[in-house]
Amino acid sequence: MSKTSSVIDDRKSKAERIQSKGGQLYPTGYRVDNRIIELLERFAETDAEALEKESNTYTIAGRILSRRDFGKASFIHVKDGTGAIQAYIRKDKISSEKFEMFKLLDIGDFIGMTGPLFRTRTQELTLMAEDLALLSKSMRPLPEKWHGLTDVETRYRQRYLDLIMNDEVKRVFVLRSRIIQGVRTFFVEKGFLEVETPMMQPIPGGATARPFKTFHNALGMNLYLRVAPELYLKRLVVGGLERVFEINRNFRNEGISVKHNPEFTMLEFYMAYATYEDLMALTEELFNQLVMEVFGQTTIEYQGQSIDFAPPWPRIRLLDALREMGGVKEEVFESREAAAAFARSHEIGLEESDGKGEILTKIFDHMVEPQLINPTFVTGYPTEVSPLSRRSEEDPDTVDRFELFIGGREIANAFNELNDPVDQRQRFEAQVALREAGDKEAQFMDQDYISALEYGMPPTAGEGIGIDRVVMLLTDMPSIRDVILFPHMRPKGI
RNA sequence: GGGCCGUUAGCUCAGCCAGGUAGAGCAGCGGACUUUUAAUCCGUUGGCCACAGGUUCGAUUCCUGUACGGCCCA
Repeated sequence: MSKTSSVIDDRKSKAERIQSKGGQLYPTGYRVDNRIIELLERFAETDAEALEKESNTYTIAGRILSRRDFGKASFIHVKDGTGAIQAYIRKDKISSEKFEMFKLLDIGDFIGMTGPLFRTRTQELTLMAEDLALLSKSMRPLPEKWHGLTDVETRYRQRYLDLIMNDEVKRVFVLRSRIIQGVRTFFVEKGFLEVETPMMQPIPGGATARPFKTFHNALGMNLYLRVAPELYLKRLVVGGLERVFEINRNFRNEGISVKHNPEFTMLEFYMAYATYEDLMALTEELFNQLVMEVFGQTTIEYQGQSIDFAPPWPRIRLLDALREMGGVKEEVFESREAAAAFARSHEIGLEESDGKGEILTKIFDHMVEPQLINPTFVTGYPTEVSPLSRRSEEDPDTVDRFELFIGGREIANAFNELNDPVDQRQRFEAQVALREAGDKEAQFMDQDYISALEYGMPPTAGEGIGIDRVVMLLTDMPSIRDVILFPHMRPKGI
């Protein structure tokens, strides 16, 4: 922003002129009797003649969005939190003092107005101002009315401008709020208790991810921003809270992309005595309820692709998906080396510490995940990549787990919780070994958590759902930054 | 981390490919106009062309680097 913008200077001088006439730029409160949407709806069907017979006056407040001046009259559009309405200011309908003040107002100013409603020649419902007050002066020009604000960088950095100028943006965030409310209601009605667990953790656990680190001065200790609430929620299950859920932020110290923001909102829930198969049914029910509520039908459109949420959703085992959808030949499964060679031939990045299961999962992410448009449960994950999941009864090298994919993206992850403290300790030890081998995402040993398990945790299934990605799907937004009000950006002087 | 693209007036964009130190629309300012709605008409202000170097007589334009952003890949 330049140091001397003449537009800002113009506004300053107008503000001074208003003050010199005794006007206040930032008065306190205002009694708003009518919200704009209410007037638009109430009088939608009322014709010009009927409005004329009506003697009521209405009081609205909002921001001036546009103005069309004549010598002794002016049309403006005023927008409040609910909608926009036209107002007509005529010199002969208002005190000359107020009319002079009005001439000093700018697009962007907040005003309050009182007067009767009428219809213009083009039948637009319009408020005839009989009284008018400046409620707050705007000192900076808003973006242009016709093209609006399109520069994505400015939209994210100055989200308030985006919200003023782009009604679609507001729709997205209203919908986001409704979706989260819908999720909350769904779980409360199923007897789940909403809880809040630490965001700052001495040992960051519950997910394979790099944490942010911070320091507590008074305690003189390192703390980590959580990468998942999982281990705390399961402690609550140990404590007898058999159905719990939390909707809150997780923090992962990783790259930023259309699918990743360093802080993102996660739903996690745990259900004692349930299995991951029960959670599949619950997940189908949850999504159908959300989609029906938002769209009134089970089919939605996402970025030009049609997605059908009608249950039941297909289930496929990871290796079968690799065979059938990824075109992976049988010999690739036979050894770590074969899997690694296949991965490298497809330019899939591997770490030294990656085992066969990890490599196969990466091949899946690369070759199969983008194909899973309709909701699909993938099961049969390797134990190696699932350090908190219970082993499968049939095959101890895999776990009772599913991931849910929709629109070519991972949306949810669920499994039967590992409640055997001996097995859990061994899994943590394997993670620690990976960490020592250089895997910065590997998990830490959490002795306190093992102690909790040693007291006994009922058989339990748990699931995490990435709320931002769900909102992306249901609002048809291509980037996670479009569903987070203030996405993370590198600082830049404004 | 790598590749490609972008950054010009408050906003939306031209100009750059053959180098001669900037244009439009909207917004603003002044004037006309009491039913307009991208109001209209007349006049007009506004730019360290992201930043720093290089090449050149001369750089918004060509080259290099940096910053920020977007898309793709890791």
